[in-house]
Amino acid sequence: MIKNPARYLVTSALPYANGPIHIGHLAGVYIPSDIYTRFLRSAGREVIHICGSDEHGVPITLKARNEGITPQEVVDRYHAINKKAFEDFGITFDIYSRTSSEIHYETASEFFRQLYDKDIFIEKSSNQYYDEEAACFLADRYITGTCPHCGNENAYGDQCEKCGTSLNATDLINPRSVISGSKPVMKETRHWFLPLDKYEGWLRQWILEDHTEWKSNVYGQCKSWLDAGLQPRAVSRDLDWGVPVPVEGAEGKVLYVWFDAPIGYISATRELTPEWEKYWKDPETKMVHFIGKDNIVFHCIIFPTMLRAEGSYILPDNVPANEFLNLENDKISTSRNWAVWLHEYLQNFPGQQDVLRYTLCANAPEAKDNDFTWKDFQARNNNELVAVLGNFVNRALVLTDKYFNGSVPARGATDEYDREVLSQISLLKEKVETALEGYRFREALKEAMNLARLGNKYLADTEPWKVIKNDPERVKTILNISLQITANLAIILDPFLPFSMERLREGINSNESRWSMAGSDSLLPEGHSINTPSLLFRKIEDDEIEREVKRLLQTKKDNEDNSSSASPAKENITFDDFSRLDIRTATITEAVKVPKTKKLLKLTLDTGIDHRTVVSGIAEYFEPEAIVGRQVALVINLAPREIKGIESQGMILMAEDKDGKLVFVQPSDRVTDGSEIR
RNA sequence: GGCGAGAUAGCUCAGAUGGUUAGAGCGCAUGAUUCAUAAUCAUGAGGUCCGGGGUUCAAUUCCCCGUCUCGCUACCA
Repeated sequence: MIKNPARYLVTSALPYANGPIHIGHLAGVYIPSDIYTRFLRSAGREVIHICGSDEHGVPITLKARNEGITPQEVVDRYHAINKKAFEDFGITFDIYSRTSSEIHYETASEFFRQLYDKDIFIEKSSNQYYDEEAACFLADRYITGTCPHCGNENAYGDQCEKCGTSLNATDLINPRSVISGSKPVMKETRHWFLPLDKYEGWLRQWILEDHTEWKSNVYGQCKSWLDAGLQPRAVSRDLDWGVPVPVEGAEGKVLYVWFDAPIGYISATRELTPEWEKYWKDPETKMVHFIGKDNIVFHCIIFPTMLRAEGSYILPDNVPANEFLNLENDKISTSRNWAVWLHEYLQNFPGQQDVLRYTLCANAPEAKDNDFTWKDFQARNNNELVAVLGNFVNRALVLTDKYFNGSVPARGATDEYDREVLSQISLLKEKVETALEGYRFREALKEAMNLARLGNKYLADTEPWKVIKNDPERVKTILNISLQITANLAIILDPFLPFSMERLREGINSNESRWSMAGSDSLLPEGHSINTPSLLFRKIEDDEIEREVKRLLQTKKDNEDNSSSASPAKENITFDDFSRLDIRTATITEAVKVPKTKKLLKLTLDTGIDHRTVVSGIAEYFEPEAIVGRQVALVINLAPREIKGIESQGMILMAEDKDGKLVFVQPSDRVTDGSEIR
């Protein structure tokens, strides 16, 4: 861990430009990184905060294809939306760049070239599907065909969306190119690989020995990867959307998105400043990557290996990855529209960015997945922001307004309690600071709020509204101290609640937000005039929350309706095709779990003809004991297949709903085993 | 199945290197108060620290075995 770095380089995960940003992104990555950088800036440290859109990769090309537009149009759209969303929420990047920019192409090419020239990569050839009409290699996603498992004729080369099986393109029966519809042919293609395995020893030392201070989820995940052993990883693919591989004879190949994306941090820095190298190459720079847990392996293992292989770059000092945020007890999902989108939030709660910032920080998934509920959001706002913070500030200002015409009264003689309270200010400041430096943002926010609690308590204890009647001099001191607390809040809470604290500073007529000034007991001089107070936060009423909850319930309902819409019918077959299938009733006589699997049961069935063994992927839904004796429908003339070393002789018919839940298809009355089903 | 992370008051979470009555915020109850957005302040109730073993004079904290949740991974004819 670097002590007293000369400067900081803070990066926030590049959001993938195929969708808008939601509260999960904000809570996991951008709120913490923004608080961190705002704090560093306020503390006068040299810091830059880098982010941008990650715009390459297959999903974007598919989205473009589906919508009949170009990939560039897709990324232009989301780049604009997300850039604005970040600005609206006060996420202060020094630059929000994008990986489709010219400077990124240049940077990524150079980086690749450096490693290439140093002979870091392994070159390997393999056979892949090639579309002769379109004259290009086909990524797995660009091939459809019949799923060898479920017979779905529109399975993708990487996965069958019907049965959920992950596939290799070569598994597909009757493969077709998505681009031209033609039948692809196998053709040799060459790719470059980053030999991660060669860096294993170095990585073990660097992470497991030198960075034991990393968060347990991060450290554990890295250890898991390292213990499992690393494999060389392809850095190029056959695709036309991305950074071309800058090597002769590599036409039609681009850098794999995982290789190209983190370099986006570097190119964005280059775009920002000609002095980019001092941020990336001076060991006095402290680099910190803010990411979500899905990105740990890239930022802790792969990117550092790239940087190390190149040789002239520094490595991250820490990678404070957060866990995931759930929404109302359910996983956030873009495709299921189960999310609170940033632009929607601002429509419903205009001007209330800080409320969301506060809630998401106070409830950030730092150590484990966490749940966002609207009810909690309302409670945090009403019971904490309004009742504790807004209320204290308002009390201090209103009293000053009322008793001293809005002019900061002189602080006279202080008693022991006054001095105790004043000393608490700098104590709390230090606690906030320590927590922030350790990436403990929830704790930092809590301590910062304790300053407002201190203020409330101070007022309750000193009761200036009573004292004013017979000792106005004493009230001057009390309010002076209350106002010093207020002015300190405007600094200490600024990284967390920038919009509100800006307004608070307007209220107290101050523009002091330097962290070094926090802790001072004399931020506001005697006679300094403050403005007529306005409220910092407003209560959020039940009906506003109900509105949001209703919207989510509607989403849930819509999803159910959608899921009830059945998938389209397959192509017609002849009666002969059908009669080739031999489906019979059969009774399960034995059922045991296949060892070392999660889904597989080994079943023995009485088919009326014989007793046979079938392996079936239903263990997640059925206990072995519970299904013995059950009569089922069985395809008995399916070619046998070995699964986990067991020969499976047939297939039990199951109905599967959209969520993957399985139920048996069985005769409504018991019939003789071996009865034909047709 | 393997690996990683987590399981602590009604809710959301803290609990270095094991040590007297296990903490905080919110919620709840009671009292005080009225400057303040019915806000604040004080006090209190509430916990077999997931279960079971073990090490130890002593375990929420260490070890082993389970259970459940989340992620990665294998498997789903």
